[in-house]
Amino acid sequence: MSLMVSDGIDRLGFLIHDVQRLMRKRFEARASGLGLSSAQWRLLVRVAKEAGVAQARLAELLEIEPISVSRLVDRMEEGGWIERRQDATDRRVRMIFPTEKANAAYADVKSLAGEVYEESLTGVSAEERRVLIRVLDAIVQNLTDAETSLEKMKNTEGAAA
Amino acid sequence: MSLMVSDGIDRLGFLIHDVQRLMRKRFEARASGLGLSSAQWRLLVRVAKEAGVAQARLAELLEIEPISVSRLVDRMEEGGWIERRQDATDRRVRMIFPTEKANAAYADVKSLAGEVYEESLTGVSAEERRVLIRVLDAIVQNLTDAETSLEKMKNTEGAAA
DNA sequence: CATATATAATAAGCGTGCTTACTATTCAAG
DNA sequence: CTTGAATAGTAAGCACGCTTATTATATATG
Repeated sequence: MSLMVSDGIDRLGFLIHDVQRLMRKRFEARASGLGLSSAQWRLLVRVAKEAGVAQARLAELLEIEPISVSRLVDRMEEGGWIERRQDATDRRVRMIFPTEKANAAYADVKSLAGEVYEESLTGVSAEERRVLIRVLDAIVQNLTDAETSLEKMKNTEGAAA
Repeated sequence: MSLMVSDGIDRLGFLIHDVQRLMRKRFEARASGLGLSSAQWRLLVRVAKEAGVAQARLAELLEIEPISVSRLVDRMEEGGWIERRQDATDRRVRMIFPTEKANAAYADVKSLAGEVYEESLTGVSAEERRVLIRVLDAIVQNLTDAETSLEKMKNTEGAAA
């Protein structure tokens, strides 16, 4: 056991952090001409797939807090990427729509993201890529399950009896 | 080609982002009792290995900007984790030392990080773990090389002739 | 020595996440 | 209908990253 000095797992957190930062920087360097940050791009992908989505639903989808969506949407509205509209039946709700500018940029930025992924994975085999995606999905599952387990117990307590 | 709908690579950026965020949240939830954030923990690891390191060197090691180190060190000094000392021979330099409090917490937080990694990798085989680390290292290489290539050219231009 | 350049650290201000607290609105219960 | 809880969105203020600019010090060059 003590001989298993360096399987590298002890660097997992640092590695993930570095990869995330480098990929974000690379993406933003390429997309900077457009004025879209990676956070804004993530939101735009959701809105493109589900035009008219409410901010609260966006917060769920993006797994960030509603207040973070609120300010992100502020800046994206200023940037002309999205549009807030009132919901006719619930005046609390702001529905989010992509603008023409956003729709026009969508394909471009998507292929740009693909380029960053390919650049990242230079020299990585198809099999290794499959393992990578599978393991990252597993990590998300593991951490999401455990994170929400207490909350789920609270929400369903007494209801399952 | 058009049948290769879902190898998942198109989600790579989103996946990495999610994994980084979830692991950081999990770590900080566990370490919150100590008052150490994950950024502070990263810095502390470096300082523990290299007591007396200058801030500028820390910025290189952590691959963040000197100003980011400056403010991180501000908060960590307030928190009693590290100490700034003058360099006797160069009055521009601030040498960073871990405090006793930091040394005492080091082993605890290290094993805590290990727990988060194991939790993340539940159900992931040893072989998959090896591939994961290998591929993440490769991505860092790919993006670091390309990122600095222009800079390197600039720094060495005319010197290699 | 004097001047120019380079380096170490910091200041100011921004983006994106957070927590906590608030307003406006809707819905459920009496 | 009225009261109270839940929900949608926002405000304020913090952490941590960034860019750009400034100060202090060191070093190289005329």
